[in-house]
Amino acid sequence: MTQYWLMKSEPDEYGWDHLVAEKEGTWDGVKNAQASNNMKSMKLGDQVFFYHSRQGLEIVGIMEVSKEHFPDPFDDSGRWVAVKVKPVRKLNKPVTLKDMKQNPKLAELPIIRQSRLSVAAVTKAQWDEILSMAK
DNA sequence: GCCAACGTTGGC
DNA sequence: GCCAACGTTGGC
Repeated sequence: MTQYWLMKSEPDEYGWDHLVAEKEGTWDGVKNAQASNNMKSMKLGDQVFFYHSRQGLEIVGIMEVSKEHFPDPFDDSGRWVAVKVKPVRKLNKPVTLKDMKQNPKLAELPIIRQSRLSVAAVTKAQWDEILSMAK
């Protein structure tokens, strides 16, 4: 069963365009227990929203897990993991945080409830609702 | 650029 | 093992 996720990055550091240029990106540098556990739960083919934080504040595209968790290559402690992702498609229209906050169906969305969590699970219902807003 | 929210660290 | 101090994240 496909699972749905949302991951955020500052476009200055690593944005949607970087991922598209690379064709496949390594999602590393996540040093938070909750986020890390989420990454460990990711399966090949899971669908992931790419959210731009700080600048943009919007979901810009969809990516897909192309490699399940492995030790973060830039982490010496061995505690943290990375995954690989591939871009699937850009949304027709970005879905902004403002839009999502105004939608009562998305009140439980992790980025609204706990804005600092960088890797979070999204339910199928939330996923579909966000997609319907991207038109 | 500011600051609230949250996580982590370190002295006791 | 508690909790105050500190650092980081991310919306505003």
